[in-house]
Amino acid sequence: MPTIKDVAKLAEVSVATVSRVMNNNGYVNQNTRQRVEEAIKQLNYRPNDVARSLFKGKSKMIALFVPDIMNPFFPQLARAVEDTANKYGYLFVLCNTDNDNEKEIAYLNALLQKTIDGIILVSNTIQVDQINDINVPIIALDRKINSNIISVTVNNREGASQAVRYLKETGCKRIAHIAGPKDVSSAKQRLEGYLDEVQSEEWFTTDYIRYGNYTVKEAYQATEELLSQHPEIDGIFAANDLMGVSVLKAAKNLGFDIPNQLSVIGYDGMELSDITSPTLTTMAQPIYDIGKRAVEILIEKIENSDKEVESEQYQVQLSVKESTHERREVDE
Amino acid sequence: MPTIKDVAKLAEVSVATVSRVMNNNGYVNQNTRQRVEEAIKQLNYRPNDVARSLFKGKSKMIALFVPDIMNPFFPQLARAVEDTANKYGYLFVLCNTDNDNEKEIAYLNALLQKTIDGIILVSNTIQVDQINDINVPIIALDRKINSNIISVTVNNREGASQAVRYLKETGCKRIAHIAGPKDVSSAKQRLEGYLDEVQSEEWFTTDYIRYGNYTVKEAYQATEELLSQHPEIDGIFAANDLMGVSVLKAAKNLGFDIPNQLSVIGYDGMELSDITSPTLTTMAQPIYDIGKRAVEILIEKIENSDKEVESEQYQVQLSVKESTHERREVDE
DNA sequence: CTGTAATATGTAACCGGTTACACACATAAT
DNA sequence: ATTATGTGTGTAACCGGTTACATATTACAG
Repeated sequence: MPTIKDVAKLAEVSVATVSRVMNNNGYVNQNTRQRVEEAIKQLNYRPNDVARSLFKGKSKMIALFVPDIMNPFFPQLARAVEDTANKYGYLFVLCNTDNDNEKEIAYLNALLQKTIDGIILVSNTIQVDQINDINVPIIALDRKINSNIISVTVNNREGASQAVRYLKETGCKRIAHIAGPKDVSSAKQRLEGYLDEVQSEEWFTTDYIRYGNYTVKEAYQATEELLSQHPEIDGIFAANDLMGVSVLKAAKNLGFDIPNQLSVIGYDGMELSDITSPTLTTMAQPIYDIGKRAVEILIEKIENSDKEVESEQYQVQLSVKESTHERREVDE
Repeated sequence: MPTIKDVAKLAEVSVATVSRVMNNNGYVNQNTRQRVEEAIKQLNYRPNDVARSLFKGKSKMIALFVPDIMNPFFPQLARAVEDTANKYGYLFVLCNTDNDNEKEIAYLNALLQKTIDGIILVSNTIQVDQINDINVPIIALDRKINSNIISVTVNNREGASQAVRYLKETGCKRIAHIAGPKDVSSAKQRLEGYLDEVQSEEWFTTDYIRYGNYTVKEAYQATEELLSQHPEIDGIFAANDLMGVSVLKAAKNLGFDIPNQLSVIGYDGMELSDITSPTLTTMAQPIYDIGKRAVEILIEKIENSDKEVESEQYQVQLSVKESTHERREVDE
């Protein structure tokens, strides 16, 4: 690998001049510039980013913490972050934390040693005091951490309410909820949104709430139990698509006819919801958009640290597919 | 952030001694070592990896190139690579290439400027001469690039043959294939494996081969056309699970009874194959294992560049689920 | 008691860039 | 003619580590 010295020698100038040419910085004579550019081309020279980083104290790298990229919600988010980071000249580092605080801290330290420029966190396990004293910009994505940490999220509560309202509109009279983990804010908010719509209904009972913990397996079991004990249920709102798919499957295996006898709606708007049969009606989150936006805000903070940026919240959108429909025939 | 100088000052030694303590390198008096360690602790000092990298010419980072992390095959692979990289003290960089050679080259250059220590490529678009002169260890994963580049793959051809043999064993008499892209080696090999088993059958016609290009949508269409034109087909081997799921869906929509009338087998062994109904029988690849192994080999090459390492090939394993079964009643 | 090896530590060069500063020269303003 | 300003370039310090080399002291063998 040629260094800046090699270029300087070939172009018969000092390294400072080469640096000026590369960075379009300070005065350089037109002839000199040409000589340097030719030398750069001739040697196929590329500046060493490590040396640059050392001097600047910036690495042009940002990291994304996610619980587990194998959860199909995160690839899209990761993709958005990577694309956007690249667009601004940043390298993207993916960190799977498994919701394990120790792993988070280990990553945090490793990244700080590499002078990472900024971090995007999808976390419900990080402690506020663990990131408060860090002088690297941090943004919470998908899940809020606390009010001091800027976040980009979607309005889960409202989205959940919308989902339940839609089920009502299509004629559902007994709507249950397969909830996510109790310690994940998005899951809590979706549960709240559900409750907002059903709590005052005379048919409502807390027994209509079952925990699937955002997993395929647990949601399947939860649904089996729910529907065996409550065959009167005619609508289920699953807190994410992964569980929605399980609901579909469990219900079908119990002989329920979807959507004629039972409507199912998920949450997230993942591709997954298109490959089942029937396809799964869902509340689509602007996943790519929030990932992209988080990076934009983060980079704004990185490159313009005095500028005050603010948290943003996005809306979900109803995406009607085959697992729900207008059910005129059930009119009581 | 404290530097090595701050530690040296506090411990009343030179920076060289601090460095020796940190790296367990050279002679250090027991008392001195203690003083230094206390100073490190007191200042919560962490060495700057950038400075280290600059001197050593190594970054302790490895990259993984994949076409698109949103394709559900890759998260597991990425996870394996990340876990294993971490285990050996390397940071993991994920690069989505979209099978776009320009993106690959752009990433390659960016990474070389960051003195990346090694690269794992899942690619069918990279040109051999584009990586031949690079003096950074490179390993091909999942797809071979050429015989000079060490690779970790699975035996796709044999796995495909096994899949077709299994369909035969369960009684299928007319077996079709939904193939992957013509320019992807794994897809080509799976097609070959299919042909190995059916080419000499008197019922075989090339019209039983349709291209789904590893995508949900195209596989759906291909299956619809195939089954409409050839209702006699009683077994379909899809070149990956993503397409297998589409086959399932298209066949069901056409009124085929699976598995009684039509058996379907996929390839990959993704979680996806468990959430459909019926669940999808598949040839499970040791995805995590090959990802892990690729990193191990790569790191061996990085840390011990003279050692000769060799390509490795793994076997797939039949994972029987609900989309196939012994069909005694169809005995002719 | 002397020579050699092991222990202990500091100084400074080095990795490959960036940039403050000095200096030279040309041009424009007074 | 003198001074201020703009242009062009090189020298060297700096970023924060690592390590070759020099030097000093101690331990031990002959």
